[in-house]
Amino acid sequence: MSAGRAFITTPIYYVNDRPHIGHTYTTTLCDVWARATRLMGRETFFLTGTDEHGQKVEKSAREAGVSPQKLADTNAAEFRRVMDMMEFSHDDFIRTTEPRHMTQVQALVGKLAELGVVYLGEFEGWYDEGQEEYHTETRARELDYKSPVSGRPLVRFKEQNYYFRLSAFQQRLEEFYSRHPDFVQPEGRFNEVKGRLREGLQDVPVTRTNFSWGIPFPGDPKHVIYVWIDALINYVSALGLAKSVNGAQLGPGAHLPEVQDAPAPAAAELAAQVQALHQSRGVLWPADLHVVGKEILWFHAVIWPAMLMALELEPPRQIHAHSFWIRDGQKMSKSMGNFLDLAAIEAFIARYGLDAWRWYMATQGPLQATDADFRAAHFHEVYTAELVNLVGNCASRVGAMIAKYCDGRMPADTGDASQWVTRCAEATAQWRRAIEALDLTAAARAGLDLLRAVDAFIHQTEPFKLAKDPANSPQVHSILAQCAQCVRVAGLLLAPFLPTKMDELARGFGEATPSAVTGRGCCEDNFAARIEYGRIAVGTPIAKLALFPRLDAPKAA
RNA sequence: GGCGAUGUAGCUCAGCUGGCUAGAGCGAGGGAUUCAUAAACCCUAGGUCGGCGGUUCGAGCCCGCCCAUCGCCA
Repeated sequence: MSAGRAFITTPIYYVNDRPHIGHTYTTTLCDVWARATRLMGRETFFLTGTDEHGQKVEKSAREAGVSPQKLADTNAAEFRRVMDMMEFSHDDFIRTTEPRHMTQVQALVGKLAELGVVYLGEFEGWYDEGQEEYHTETRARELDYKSPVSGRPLVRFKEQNYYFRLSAFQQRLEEFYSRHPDFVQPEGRFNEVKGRLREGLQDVPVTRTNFSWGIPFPGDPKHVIYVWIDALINYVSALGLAKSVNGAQLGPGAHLPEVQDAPAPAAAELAAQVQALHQSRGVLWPADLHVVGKEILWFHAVIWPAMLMALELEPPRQIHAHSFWIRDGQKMSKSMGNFLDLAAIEAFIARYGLDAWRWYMATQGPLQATDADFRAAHFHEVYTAELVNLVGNCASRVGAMIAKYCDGRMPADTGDASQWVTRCAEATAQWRRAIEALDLTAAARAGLDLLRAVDAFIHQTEPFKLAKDPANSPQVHSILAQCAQCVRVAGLLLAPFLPTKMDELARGFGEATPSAVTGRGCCEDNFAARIEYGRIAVGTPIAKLALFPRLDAPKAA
């Protein structure tokens, strides 16, 4: 990880889908990383948004009897609502139907055409309408000419399309990969990509002509830019990066008159808007991290870097491809009716709280190469074992003893706290390394282990027994002071996961200001000092908190 | 079909280049205790380390075959 400003992205979500656990999972991972990175003092830009073009959207809109733009507006608003409900700290929400995005897509694709990296060619093959994916003749035969997902027949196509000369980038990609051994995480996924790369690359179509809901190809508007290319560009269009590409010409930034609902902004206004984005955000490129699901790794790890190389922009620093949630041991699917949809998610949040939901997502999810099982009983166990019994209880017992033996005020430590100074510094170092590697489970563990150490310390020193003799008062005070200092530090480490509850803890343990990590667009200006052991001043009121209520186990399914 | 993984206590997984009676967390059962949200703490798992065969003084860890599950295949 580099110093300076940080940039993390989710994929942009396809508006033809309803929001579900997959969307909230990916976004939660990014949100935890963004909050932790802000806490560490890096100004962090966290981008998410919606992908709104393509045949599927056009078709759904037709069926619903509305314009594609109207459908996109409605569904994008739903995604935004969910993002707000989840209290994500994203700094921008980009939509691919926004003129600021479209004009840059046209500029960049136009530049690729000018460079000859995008060319007009004949396409012959098979198309999966459900997935909006093309298959070669060979592949189609393997699939028995049926969609591997929906099982519906593939559609034969022969048409003129614009192609991206992906085949020309094989060697550059291989070199890039060898120079960046951590480019794709987890490692197993990178190996899959490399293996596939060795089999050779074929050029990929970047336009379609059999529908119109997309961004017109510059100079040849009967072609519409393929939705994947359109979508990938969001990562740089949000930064106004078309301005950085020499010779890229901003396009009209709107749909052609026959499909457009709203008048396009004046060209000058659009140019100014892009210029402003470029000025404030241009330096954010390359992104530190694109977090994606494993199903779209190829686009991010191969096609996207190749496009960027063609434009002489740097590839992102890292792609992290997580796996999927399954439910009760079974794949989630619409046909099974076991999808964890928004209603189910809201039910968990209503019962356990938003922080607990985030905790389960971030610490128990399929961040590595294997899928993770979502079970209500497991959720409850994790909630009880980690949040109620450990985090909540530890804060509670320390607060209670300070209330009882120290009049609710931070006692003086006349003992030797050096072991805790070291312990806290180690926990912080461990946490930092884990966050930087997006190992959220390990980052959380760093905070939890510190609290476990506090519990063990209380067990070992028995301040509640010592307190029976007033002569032991200095010793009791020292023990409790040390506990409180550690609890505060652990709370900060856990804050990116549990922003609301840890804010409550921080304020209960003497932090004057709410935690910076809860806000977007800002960052902690002195992390080293803030995370240091011993920041609670003697005499500070310490609260006895009940952070996570104990709940009855859910009825067995 | 091609390439690559995985299969260890009820669950999730550690087990480095083969070597003492195979481990952790969670769950479950029991105990003791009270500062605390009946929490923290202590004790309790006799699990054919997927199966079979082989190499070795010795294999969960090496080799072969088989079974099962999974990932990637523009």
